[in-house]
Amino acid sequence: MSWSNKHRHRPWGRYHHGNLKEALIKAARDLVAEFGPQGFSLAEAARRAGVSAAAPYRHFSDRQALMGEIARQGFGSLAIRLHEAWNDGLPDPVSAFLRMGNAYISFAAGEPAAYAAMFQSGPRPLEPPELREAADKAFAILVGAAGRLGAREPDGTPADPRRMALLVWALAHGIATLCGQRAGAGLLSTSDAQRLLEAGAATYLQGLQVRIAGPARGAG
Amino acid sequence: MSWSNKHRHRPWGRYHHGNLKEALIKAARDLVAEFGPQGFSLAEAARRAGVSAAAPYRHFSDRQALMGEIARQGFGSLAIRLHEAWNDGLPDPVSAFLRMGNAYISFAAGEPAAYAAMFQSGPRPLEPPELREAADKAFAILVGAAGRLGAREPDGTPADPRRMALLVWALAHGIATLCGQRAGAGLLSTSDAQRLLEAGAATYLQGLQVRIAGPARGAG
DNA sequence: TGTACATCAGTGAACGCGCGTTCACTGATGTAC
DNA sequence: TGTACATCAGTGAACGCGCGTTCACTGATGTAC
Repeated sequence: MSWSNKHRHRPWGRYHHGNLKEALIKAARDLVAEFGPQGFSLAEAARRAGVSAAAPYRHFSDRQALMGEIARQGFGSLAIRLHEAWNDGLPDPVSAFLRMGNAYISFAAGEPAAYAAMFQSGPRPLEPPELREAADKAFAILVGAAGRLGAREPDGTPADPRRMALLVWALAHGIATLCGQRAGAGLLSTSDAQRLLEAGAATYLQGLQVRIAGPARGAG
Repeated sequence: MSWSNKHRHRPWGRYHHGNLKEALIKAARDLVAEFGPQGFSLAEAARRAGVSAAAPYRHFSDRQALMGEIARQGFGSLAIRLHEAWNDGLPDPVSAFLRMGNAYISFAAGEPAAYAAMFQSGPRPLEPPELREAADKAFAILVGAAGRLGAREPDGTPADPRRMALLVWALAHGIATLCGQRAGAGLLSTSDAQRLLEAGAATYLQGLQVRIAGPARGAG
């Protein structure tokens, strides 16, 4: 052991935590997942990280900043998941698009704290520009995908990808929140929610004259 | 004046408030509308009702109970609004159905506190049975309406009204929350949100082989 | 390799705050006689 | 109509609590020489 035993009760047994910022974020995420967005406190997060109540202020200007960071990371990892699910629209844009829906639901269910931080429009929603930017980036992935579906209005003109993306995002968000992003507390299981979203999105696309192949057909 | 001047500083100038329960509910609603669900406190609500901090306990067992009552009333008035908007499916079921969407959005925008209380799945979501009952009642109106649209799956079988209602509710909820139920804070105006929902719902119904008449056609 | 020192990430005690809730109480109301 | 009394809806003081945040501090780290 290269450090004094006197401090063994602290994580890693060191005076300097070494990774406190991430540890605090993780603790805060756990708290929100356990007790909901209002159940989170800086003090308790510090306690869980094995650190004094004042320590967090070395890494975050205040309580808001921590929540903001969780949300920012959340949008980032949501964007990654959507991007991966989209997978360049393979094997075909429609099934890839629907796959993004599944990814969205599983993100909401699997990262309830990040999800809550992202969307609990508290005092100031998406205030820091980086937050807005991260959200826009995730949204842009959806828009790009929507643009490749060949969707058309009843009059034959191409459908607006931004509108499609917004609508599908809203539907996914509605299902995720209505059906409970908190594990177990929801009315529907994660896979039920995924099926519901997939069926709804498929039906929506059918309304935009998009041909749906595979098992999703006829389930909306 | 039939009461002593000594108490004129209190509402109605009476020792007995006379309508404290409703006054507290109103104060709480105002607080939530102003500061969000977490910005509400029993103490402040009492203060606004011009009453001591202990007074609320004559009418509510605890803080939760007040929030629950707001939510219950919220579901009740949402049900009324949906029922009125549906108006027995006149002049035709489809336009009546879309009218319910408008009613939903305007409820969410106009009663942000009730809406937040209804859906902020806090510690215990819809725990008291009366809450659940009120919510189910509102939902049943949607289901009944959905059943009268003549919607069909691609294979020709009738679409499940419960699923349709759930999907449309989720879409409405998603738009309402994503676009910000808090007045002015949202990304979209109330009427923008209404248009978005109307277009989305219409397209969804088109995907279920429902014929859309009127201006809603071709806007999804 | 050893030492001096600047920098940094922690400590722990303290602050003021508002909250939810309880308690014994008291002022007003309305009913019985 | 007048009086006694039960009931009820308030009061206000007090409690313990945990929180966010600040402050002067100190232990560890790493760099310059």
